[in-house]
Amino acid sequence: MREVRIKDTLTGDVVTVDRSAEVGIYACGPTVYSRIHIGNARPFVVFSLLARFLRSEGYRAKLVVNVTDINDKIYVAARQAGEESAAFAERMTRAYFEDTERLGLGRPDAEPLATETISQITKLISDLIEAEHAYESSGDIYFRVRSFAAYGKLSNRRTEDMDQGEEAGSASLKEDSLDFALWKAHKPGEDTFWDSPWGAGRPGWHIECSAMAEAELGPSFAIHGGGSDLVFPHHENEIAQSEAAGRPFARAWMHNGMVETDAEKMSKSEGNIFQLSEALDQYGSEAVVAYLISGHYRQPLAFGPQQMEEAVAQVERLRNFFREHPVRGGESEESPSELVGGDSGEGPSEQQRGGSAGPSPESRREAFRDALADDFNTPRAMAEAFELVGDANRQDVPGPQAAEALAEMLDLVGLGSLTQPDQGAEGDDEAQKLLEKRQEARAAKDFGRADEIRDRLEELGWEVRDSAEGARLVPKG
RNA sequence: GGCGCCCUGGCGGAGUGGCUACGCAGCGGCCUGCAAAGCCGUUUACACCGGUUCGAUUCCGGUGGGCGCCUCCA
Repeated sequence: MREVRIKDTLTGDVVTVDRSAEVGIYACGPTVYSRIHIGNARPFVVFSLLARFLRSEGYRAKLVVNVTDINDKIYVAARQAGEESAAFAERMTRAYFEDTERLGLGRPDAEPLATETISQITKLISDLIEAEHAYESSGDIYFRVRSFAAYGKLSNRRTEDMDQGEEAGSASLKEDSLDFALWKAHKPGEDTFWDSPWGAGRPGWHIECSAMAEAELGPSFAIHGGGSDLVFPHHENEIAQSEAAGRPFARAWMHNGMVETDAEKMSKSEGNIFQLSEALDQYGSEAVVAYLISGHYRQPLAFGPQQMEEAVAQVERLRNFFREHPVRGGESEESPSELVGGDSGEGPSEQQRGGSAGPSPESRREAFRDALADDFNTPRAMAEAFELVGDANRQDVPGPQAAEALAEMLDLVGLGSLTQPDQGAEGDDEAQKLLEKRQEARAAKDFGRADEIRDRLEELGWEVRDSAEGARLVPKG
């Protein structure tokens, strides 16, 4: 039952999460005009894990991650794909669900679609018009920015300083160049649109989040999250729309840093993207998650093959630990790791080995949770996890206790699957037989034969690891 | 130009006014029939210049460099 603190972008202060009420978290999800990339996955992972951690500390958390499936770019991309925009958006939304599902973190509690929130959107716009914070102009509806005195408070800008760079010559429908669209009148060629009190059209970019957040979490909620590139104008405009309509909005803001390649933000427009699905194929879900939590969420995170391979190596180190110290988990009740040959039954048992030269596994686990409670410091938390692995590997602490503590830690950050490595390793009868034969050859000091068998096993995809207690098969990475 | 962030060892990446982050990679060693796994050791890390301080990588000021947003963007 820790006090969880986060840094609030709005005030710049570290604030305590209120545990007396439901912790509503709204995180901006993707605009589905293409498959998502690694950078898009960062907020999904960060906020999913934050909600998981809060729950484990006794908070009631509700995580909402929306899908923006109405957008100019969707029309364009659909046209290029030769598809109707609604069908295209649906296809991309499905792909987004599939891609994020593979991360193995479960689903957010709610995943609203903009297209399913139209009535709440038009209601909100009507209220803004009534309050004279918005106006109609040739079928478009605009938000009257200067009518909302607090405009700029999130991104720390003053309306006086804002760039007035409206394209000269274009006859604007706006009263003021700072104003932004809440509703856009239907244009020829746009094949998805809705009826509204102001005629056919579609919502502008920011309004859907104001509407979805309120629909799922009510008018005032604990945390609004998203990428740091959304601070302005997207989140600033969300605040304006909701608060001008008399609805209190998010009480705190969290922004994750960008994933970058060569010190440049990964973005679809830069063309330096690496798709999430590709990363999952190539490196596995655990490595992708491990990578995304390898840096503090607020900082930028370097991306590249080397970083991903490091994540693979980290994850392998954790798996190796659980190969030596199996824990029960999930539905599997049998021992997940089986040794062949060796002096089984002899030698010190897990419980007997291990002194107490280092901090206890329990204190490591507490330090891990402390790090997460301190503005969700995942890298500091993971350092504790690796310290514990080291403690246990050199037998400074009892293995079973370490395994239990480490399993809890990894579960918290979505890496629980590492505690059950090599599922089905015993299912390969041919490999098991070969392994026994090799052990016989080794016992007879026929190392030529033993190595032949090892090569054969390698061809079958198995790596042989010998130890004093026997030999083990591990899937080749 | 405005607002904000950053500059840590070969790489990634935490953190702190004085005590080994952690991971990866390299090198040497231990263990092993060999290997893998694991363990041990290892390459004077905190951009630069001032200031505060008994002491600064950590606080303050300046210089240089990089990034994000100000237009679509997680």
